[in-house]
Amino acid sequence: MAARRPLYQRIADELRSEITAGALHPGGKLPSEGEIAAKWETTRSTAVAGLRVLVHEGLIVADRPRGYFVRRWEPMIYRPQREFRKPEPNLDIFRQRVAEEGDGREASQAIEVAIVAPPPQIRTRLATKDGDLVAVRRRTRTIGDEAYNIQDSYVPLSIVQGTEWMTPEDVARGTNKVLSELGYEIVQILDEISVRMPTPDEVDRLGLGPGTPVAEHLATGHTAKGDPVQVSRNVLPGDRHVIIYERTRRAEEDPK
Amino acid sequence: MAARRPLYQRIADELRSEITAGALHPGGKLPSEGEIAAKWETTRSTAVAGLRVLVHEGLIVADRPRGYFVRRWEPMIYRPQREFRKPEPNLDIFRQRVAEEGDGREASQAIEVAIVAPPPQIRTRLATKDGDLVAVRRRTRTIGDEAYNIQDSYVPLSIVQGTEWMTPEDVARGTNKVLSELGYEIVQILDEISVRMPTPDEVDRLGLGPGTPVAEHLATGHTAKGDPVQVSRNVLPGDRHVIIYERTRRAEEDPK
DNA sequence: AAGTGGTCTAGACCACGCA
DNA sequence: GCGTGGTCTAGACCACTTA
Repeated sequence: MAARRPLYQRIADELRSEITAGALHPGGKLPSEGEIAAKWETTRSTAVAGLRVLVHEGLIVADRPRGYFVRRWEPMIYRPQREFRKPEPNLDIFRQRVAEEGDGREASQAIEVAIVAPPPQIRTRLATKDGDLVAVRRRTRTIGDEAYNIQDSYVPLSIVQGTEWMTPEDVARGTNKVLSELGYEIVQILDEISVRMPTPDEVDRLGLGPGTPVAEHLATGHTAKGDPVQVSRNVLPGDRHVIIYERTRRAEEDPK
Repeated sequence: MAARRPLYQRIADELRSEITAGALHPGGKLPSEGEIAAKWETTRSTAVAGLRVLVHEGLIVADRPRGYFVRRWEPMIYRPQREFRKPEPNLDIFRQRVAEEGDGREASQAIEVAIVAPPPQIRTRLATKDGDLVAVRRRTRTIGDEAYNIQDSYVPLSIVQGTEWMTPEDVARGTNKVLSELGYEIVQILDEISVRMPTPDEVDRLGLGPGTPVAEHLATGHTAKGDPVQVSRNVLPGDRHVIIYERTRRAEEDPK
């Protein structure tokens, strides 16, 4: 029976249904821990346990010492395929905010360039030899005063050493153009998107609260010959991004 | 100082670094709550708090009453673009397991068909009129005895009422073929991928543990004229999927 | 039977932002 | 200064699985 369900979960259930039913709106304030404890005739610890469930579901945030509030999710559009740039009728469903452009608040990025031994994830994809070093261009993108995402691009050091690619500033014509000029034009890209909880380091750099998962987008760029040139590792907080692709259907296997 | 860091977080930090450094391997057993409490000269409650941090980071699982164990993540390939089906050299980096095919264990799916009022998310994308009903084909895909993902496809009732699309069984030639025969061939698809924590219902249906985020993939299919025909809502647990796209680069705006 | 994690109580002291 | 959430203690009883 439902009576067997632990008290803290029943507390979470009730608050959750108030949120999903719309009785509590995004931004709205929840009762305090003390009030909840009193209402359910239990201790604060148990009330805290119930609230913690919702925090980890990403439904509420604790804004100390003001209280708990229903969380807002306001994702912006993130498009790996930037060929399609003009507004698309299909996208009317979104507020047309684009993660790389912002929405009036000033967008900026901090750039940092380093030479490192590639992490295994990168090494495999660049197919570099054991011991080979790679150059990495680390960008943290910010809109207003909020960090939006992280993009770290890795290229074998042998390709870009001493070139403009390694300038820790904006490169007006784009870094891919630079690679192109160096004889490594990227013509095909493999995107891999996985979903996980952030590392403590990412929580720090992006200012993430609990209950905020991230997408990790690895884009591996290849030349016409099929050689990997660059791997970009993008970390996208779930509360701030929707990833968009458009594609045409050909000879697709259908769901049955 | 680090001494200002709460005890339970320092406990989590130490265990986490043992895991990420590889001293504790996937599948490995952690000390029990009691042992941790003793080692740090605190109570079990505080040890539990530390362990809970790692559980919600997706790093460990509690397997009662055996203990806590380092979690395994074994994602399979999920490809919205199924045109590219043959093995690709670029994908050598993965074990070649495909989410729709399984890896030797028997794959199956439970199908259920219903007529419902569309949820707002769906209604907007199908552009149906207020009050219009839609048909939904709900699939839960299973490999071995583990649920893998959920795919719910929505189509305006006016299009598929009384047709084979509504059969709650596999349709050998594919449901998109059926739509095609009805005069609604899907030629363009908009994919939207967002990342969030699962709802309690999804936790149930997919057997998810805490610390497991999901990707929600909405695929909206359009006819040549640009009218939306079908919306598929796929829910993909992060510990069991990597989403793959391949694309060619044309006139792309470059990162700077 | 023993040991594990799951839940719960009844307190306590603290840091912080706001009125 | 007050109320908030953040942390912590020192216990308790329970259900479950394995030996």
